[in-house]
Amino acid sequence: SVTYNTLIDGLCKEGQIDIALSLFDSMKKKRCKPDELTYTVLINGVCKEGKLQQACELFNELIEMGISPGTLVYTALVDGHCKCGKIDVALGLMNQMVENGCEPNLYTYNALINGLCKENRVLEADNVFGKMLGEGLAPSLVTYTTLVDGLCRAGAMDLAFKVLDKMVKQGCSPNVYTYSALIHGLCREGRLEEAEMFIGEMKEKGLQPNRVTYTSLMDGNVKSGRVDHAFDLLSKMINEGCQPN
RNA sequence: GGUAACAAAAGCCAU
Repeated sequence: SVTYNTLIDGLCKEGQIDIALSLFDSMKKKRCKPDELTYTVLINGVCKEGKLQQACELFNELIEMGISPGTLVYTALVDGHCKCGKIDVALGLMNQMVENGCEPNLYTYNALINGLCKENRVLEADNVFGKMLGEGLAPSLVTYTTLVDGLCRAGAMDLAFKVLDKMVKQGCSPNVYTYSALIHGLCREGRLEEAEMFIGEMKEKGLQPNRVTYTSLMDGNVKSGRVDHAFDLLSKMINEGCQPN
């Protein structure tokens, strides 16, 4: 089964879903019983093609096989629905999994928070985040960065800063993506000096702002009529060995 | 034991 799962997963990740499915068929004809992982990687694969219907069929098949669905396969299904914008179905699946005695974990919550953020339902995302904390789950860098990015895009900078604050208090260090999201959000509101302060903070922490970080800040300056300063930033980034594109 | 589910940003152009 490990052998088959490995190959099926590889094919799915290459986008060769049809070949993966036929390998899955031959697996079933042999003595190798598909397990939860087999269904997880397949569901993951078909969801990436937008075939949610097929994902649900696979899930039903797993149940018919007498396998009890665990967090892994539920998370794949929740994430798949989120990525296709079917957040409300995903929320329903979450409830269903809890009813079946299966606890959502960090990955499940992250998938849901991401889905809500990408649909601009950031307040709900923040609520899910709160719920996750309430259950004693420790958010990860993925959780924080996803949420900060979503909040910044939605223009909810105040909330974004609250999350950032929690993040550092938990001893989780923001990365270049986290900072870039904040800088972008601040620039969009014309808060250029604050945005630039974060560049300084990044360097203090040994994080090198990259091309995206700088371009974002330069664009903010340009849009606020500070083209001169945008050029200052350009020299600065070049001096730091960061090539413009 | 070995396979496994979660985020990833800017600008420009086109639609």
